[in-house]
Amino acid sequence: MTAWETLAKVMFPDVEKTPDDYEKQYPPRDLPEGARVVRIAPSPTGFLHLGVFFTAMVNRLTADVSRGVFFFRLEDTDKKREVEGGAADILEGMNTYGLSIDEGFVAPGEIHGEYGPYQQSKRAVIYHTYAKSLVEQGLAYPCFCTEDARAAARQQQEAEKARTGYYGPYAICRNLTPEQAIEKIQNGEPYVVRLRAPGDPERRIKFTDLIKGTIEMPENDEDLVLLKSDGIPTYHFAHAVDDHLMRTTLVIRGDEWISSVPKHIQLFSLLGFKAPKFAHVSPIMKEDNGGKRKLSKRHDPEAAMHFYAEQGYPKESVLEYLMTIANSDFEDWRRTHPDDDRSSFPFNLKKMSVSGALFDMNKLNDVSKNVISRMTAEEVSQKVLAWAEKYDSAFYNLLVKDKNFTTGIFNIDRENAKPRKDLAKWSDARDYTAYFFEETFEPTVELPETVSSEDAKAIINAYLAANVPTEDKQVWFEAVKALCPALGFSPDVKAYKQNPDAFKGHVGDVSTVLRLAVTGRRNTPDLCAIMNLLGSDRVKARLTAFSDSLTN
RNA sequence: GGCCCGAUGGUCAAGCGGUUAAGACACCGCCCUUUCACGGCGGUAACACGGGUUCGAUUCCCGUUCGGGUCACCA
Repeated sequence: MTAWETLAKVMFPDVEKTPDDYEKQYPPRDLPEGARVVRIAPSPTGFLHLGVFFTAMVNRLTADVSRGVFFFRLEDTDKKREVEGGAADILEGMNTYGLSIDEGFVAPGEIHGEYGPYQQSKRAVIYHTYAKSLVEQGLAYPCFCTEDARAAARQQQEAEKARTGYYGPYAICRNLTPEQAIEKIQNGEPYVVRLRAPGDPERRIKFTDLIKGTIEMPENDEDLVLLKSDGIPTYHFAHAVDDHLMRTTLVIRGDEWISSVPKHIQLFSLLGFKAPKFAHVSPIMKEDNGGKRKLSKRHDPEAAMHFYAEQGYPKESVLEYLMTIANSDFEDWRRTHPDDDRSSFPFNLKKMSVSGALFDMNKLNDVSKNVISRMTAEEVSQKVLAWAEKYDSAFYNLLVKDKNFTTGIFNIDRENAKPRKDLAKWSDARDYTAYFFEETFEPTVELPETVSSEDAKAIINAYLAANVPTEDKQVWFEAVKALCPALGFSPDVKAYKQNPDAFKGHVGDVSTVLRLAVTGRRNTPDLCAIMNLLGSDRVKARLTAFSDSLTN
């Protein structure tokens, strides 16, 4: 037994298996040619972040176009930052947005697959087995430097204008003999396990990123920490072991990882693993007075997937918008395939942007208006109701009193060939529907400048007297026109424009007075339909009230 | 500061040695129109800068500037 093997035994007395055992336990997957095995591996440190969701979506898409596998692994190795219920929130978010997961955690508390455990906190023995093997080969060693010592060393490096890190002459514990190390361990000194990095920073490593292209970086010579003093692995080590054993073929992750790739490739190689391919996704940015920065979990509400649900953006809208960020030609494709399922879009990693896109709320709204405009009144009504029930109970109580009435509101101008697009999110419906309910109707007494109070009263009286039916828009409007001559208004706008002096105004002014009286607004969808929905009693009451208020 | 990556209108972006430099969002105008919306038509607005290479650079190379990422016992 070599000295290193002895040291390994002292460090990992409980490890019984060998890497070979795990190789056999998790054999290569039997997948068709070209199928990619991808994964999302979030840490449960809070609510589901837009960036994580976006990356997950890109993974899903990549698995789909290659007919591969997309799995979910929980990276719960940082107990300090872990948030209660974080994992469930992430999974629930994925589920509600219809992002299906093939393997690993597929829903809160639901785990499938043969390559588990899919939770790093349950894989300690596996990591230790590989760490032990590294120590046996002299490729890893225990490091007894304290955090204070490390901080002091870093300060000194900074003062010397040297590169910071644990490497070369700064890697003190690297020179400990196995015997010295054993002695310290037996004295109860705490330690971490570090990689004996063989890299030469003068040499360069080249790799191809599926999104960013060919990248060249110095080799890694930093003796990075593999196992923390509590025996839990760092991201780097867990990533190499897990993605190898889970047979990941393509790692798609945020591009904050790109500078660690030399470390990762080195680790894969030292462990005797074939490195996966990499694709680094650019972050979604936000404008911050003049500058750009990553969407921040702490400062930007729109960074949380919850935000979109609270605002009432349909899931479809968020998904469609994210697709345009992923592959910008998605918009063109959507225009030519308005009814196709998103999954038939030819997604390609190569079409992804190399630099981060600014989140564009205008664009989201536009996308969402289009999404909603394609829905039926039934659908809109049901979704607004569901949203209000959760986020606005006062509004919900109004809507739920008469669901047919509510659906009727959203049906106005919706069955046209050119449906309205005034709703971008369900919370917009609050204002959009306000004048349909007595509780939220806000009367106005402001007339257009061109119409006098007397004329307005005359218009309302004439309309009331005529008892105009509201079932048919054409009939209704003809009847309103017929009122015009006696009131001194032109029934025809063109005739009025040709000879404005001959009239007090035109039919548009007449309908504006009626619109104001009935809705309190100058801009509304089809007035006839509104009146029809409101019913003649309420219309009469509002007209009369409006007329009365004009006397004062 | 070291190491990486990037730079086309306000935003997202096509482009890949020769183009009137697409398109979408936003904005503005006109048309349609009982208002609004929808729709149609049109408009404002861009290749960061300096050197090369080339007959010719937005496109290729170098530098500068600017922006972003990263340099933990966090992921």
